[in-house]
Amino acid sequence: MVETVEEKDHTQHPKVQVCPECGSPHLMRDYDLAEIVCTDCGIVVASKIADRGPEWRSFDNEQYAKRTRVGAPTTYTVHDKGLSTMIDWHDRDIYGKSFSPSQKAQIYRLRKWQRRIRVSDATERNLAFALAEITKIANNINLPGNIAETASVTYRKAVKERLIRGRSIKGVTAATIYLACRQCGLARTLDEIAQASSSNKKEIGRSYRFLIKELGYSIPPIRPGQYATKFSNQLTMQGKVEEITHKILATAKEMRLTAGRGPSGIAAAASYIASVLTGERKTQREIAQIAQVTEVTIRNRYKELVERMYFQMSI
DNA sequence: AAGACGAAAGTGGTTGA
DNA sequence: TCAACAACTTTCGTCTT
Repeated sequence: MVETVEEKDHTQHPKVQVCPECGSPHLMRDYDLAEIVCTDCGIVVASKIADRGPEWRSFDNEQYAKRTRVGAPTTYTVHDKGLSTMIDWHDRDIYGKSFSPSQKAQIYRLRKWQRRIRVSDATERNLAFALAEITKIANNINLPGNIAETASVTYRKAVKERLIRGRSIKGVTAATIYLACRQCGLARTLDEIAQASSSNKKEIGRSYRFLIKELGYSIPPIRPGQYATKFSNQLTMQGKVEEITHKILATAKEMRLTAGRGPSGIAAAASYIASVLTGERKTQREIAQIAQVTEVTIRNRYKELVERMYFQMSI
């Protein structure tokens, strides 16, 4: 008997936790003791944690297929978190034998009721519709899966607090998506969300502000750097340009040139400067189009930045 | 000729009484 | 509810490369 040591996959945990005592990110999960321990200061961050991995081991694909007995992971984007039972449409038992007519009739009735129970009351129907909508919008503009998850969680909260009444479901779903983007530091404008959904900007904005107020969220304004990354990607500029852009932005922030100015305008100006400095020149118009600001704004920011940062420009 | 510059008037949203 | 306000946009004529 050969003992095989299996590595537990700790990368499955998406949240990066830090030690509440010393702030160190070096946390170790000890599944034998069911504890999370900080390797820097030794404090036990959490105890009695649940190991979400399987308790069995497999040595090849066939064994894995045999031993595994769960489906997809639970998700917040489906109204019942993907946990409901489905009765399949084959009129056969587990051995593949066909049912008798009376059994068939019974299964048909069961199936019917299963469907009805699954999306039972008005709240559930609301959720089912809204979460489908969230997924749709997120897919429309290629947002990562965690945005849809975050938005879904927010929507569930909103339903629980009875905040949806009197508001359109579509508007609120779009607002939760926008909120999720802001929470995750993804630079997406209301315009982009509005285009991907079927509600207008005004409505989404109203719902967004309402949600923030009622759910007690505090969302920091988007930093210019977040825009800069997006612009660089859309302009297909080299990494070097983006790097310089961020340097410019960092200096600008230190010199308090960013206060009171629209972050997208500043990011656009910084991108422009960086493109000029590296020789990979883009026109103001190109950047203005992508940044959704006018050339004039880019010029104004650009002027301010260059005037004040004249001495730092020897990059 | 394309792009950059800048003045002046216009626009939409926030703030505070 | 409304006016004041700052940031930003639109427009357009002029300058630069």
